[in-house]
Amino acid sequence: MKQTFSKKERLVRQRLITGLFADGSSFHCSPFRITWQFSPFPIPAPVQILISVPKKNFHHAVHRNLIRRKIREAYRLNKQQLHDSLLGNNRQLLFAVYYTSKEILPFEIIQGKIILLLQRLIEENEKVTG
RNA sequence: GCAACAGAUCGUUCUGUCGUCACAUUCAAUUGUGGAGGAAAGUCGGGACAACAAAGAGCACCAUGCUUCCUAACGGGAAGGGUUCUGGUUCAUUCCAGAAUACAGAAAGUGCCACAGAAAAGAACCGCCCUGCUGUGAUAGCAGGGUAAGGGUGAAAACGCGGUGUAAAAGACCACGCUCCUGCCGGGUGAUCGGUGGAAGGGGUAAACCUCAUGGGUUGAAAGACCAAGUAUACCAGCUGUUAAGGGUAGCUCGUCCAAUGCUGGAGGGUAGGUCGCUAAAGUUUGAUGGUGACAUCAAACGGAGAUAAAUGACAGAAAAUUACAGAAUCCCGCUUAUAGAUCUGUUGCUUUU
RNA sequence: GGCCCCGUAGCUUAACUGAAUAGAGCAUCUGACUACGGAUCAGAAGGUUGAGGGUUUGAAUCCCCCCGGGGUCA
Repeated sequence: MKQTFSKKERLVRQRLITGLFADGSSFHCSPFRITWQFSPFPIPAPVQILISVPKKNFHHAVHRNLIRRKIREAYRLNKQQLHDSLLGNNRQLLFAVYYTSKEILPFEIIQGKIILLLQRLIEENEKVTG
């Protein structure tokens, strides 16, 4: 079981990002808003993820860094099932995680919510397949 | 000893698992080493560095404003002087200590000074005094003049206090004192201090306009250099054409540069990408020397963040312990602001002992 | 990374060339009118002028420094 989070798994290309926010579908999962899309172009990893914490809610860079690191850590530890599901259908996914809460939540809660939303993405994948 | 306040210094460490950025290593997997701060923050000053087919001169504009020094430079810092305030002390702003200080010029000029008050800056409303006229037993009334001694005001009232003087008064004059301009002597590099003489009498406000002195070219790493891909038409050179308007040069004037359009040739903008700029620095620590000090010089040692949607995290354990303010983006020097806890220093209060 | 602007009653704003009770409209409350409500009329309350310091006799206004909000530059 791989728990790495290298640069290949991060959403970096500006063309893909603008395409994602223009055409992707989205849902809300308590402190997060998710925008996702099956990749129209081949990418080097099964999933590419973009994490965003708005400056409007957190003025200090330290707090933004802290939240982003917690989200990234939670995703890194729990991503394997989503990867397996996508590899099974030979499909690639782009998604953006947008933190909407105005408070800094502890790691356990963030991890629970991340697991929930990954389950939902797996369901979406299975639905399209089925 | 405890508590509160203020200032200064330090401002978590180690182990394991998983992961991350850079570099080295390897064909690769891997492995190894290193990886945020005292403020990285605010962007308030000052530089380094870079560009600008010249960035020049005058005015305007902006900033600064006791002196000497430090520094690459500064609106920063050090030492000193003046002024003000506080505390103690003394016959006495006398002396000492601490704190604050945008601290050049108000005798170059202009403006403003609400309410109150006669009057807020070329003061006669009341009062006081003199003269003339009218009138009375007397007080008085009117007209002309002198006068800042007195008048409930106000933040501030025309140098203070005492005397001389006068019809009544007045720095009108005198002694003492204050302030200001200035000559001389002495101390100090100087601000300025002490002494002595001359001339003068002044309301406040320059963080109102202003005057004087000094400084300032403009724009900022989104600066800028290079590489590959690549095409509208900016740009350059030559020729043709126009002849004085116009445009650039931060605002105005001078000065200076450019020159419609067309043709020929060269060649490039936007966009997305890569390399450099990019970290060795006016560097840090220790010691010696010089200096009251900021700091400077010399010697030795150290000198391992460098990303580009952007790296330090998560979990568990241990150290008494759950932990402050807070995250590099070209780099420095300051200033300002935020800071749990620990240590030190000072002030105040309480308690105990002598 | 750089630059610029703005904070006044619950809301929208005056007063920004210093002058003492910071003015107005909407909203709120009380009373009148009405059988009741609305509209209308009369009255009242509501401001540490974002915070702190300074200049001045006097600061919303001038100066310094923080806090908050907004805009702009590829």
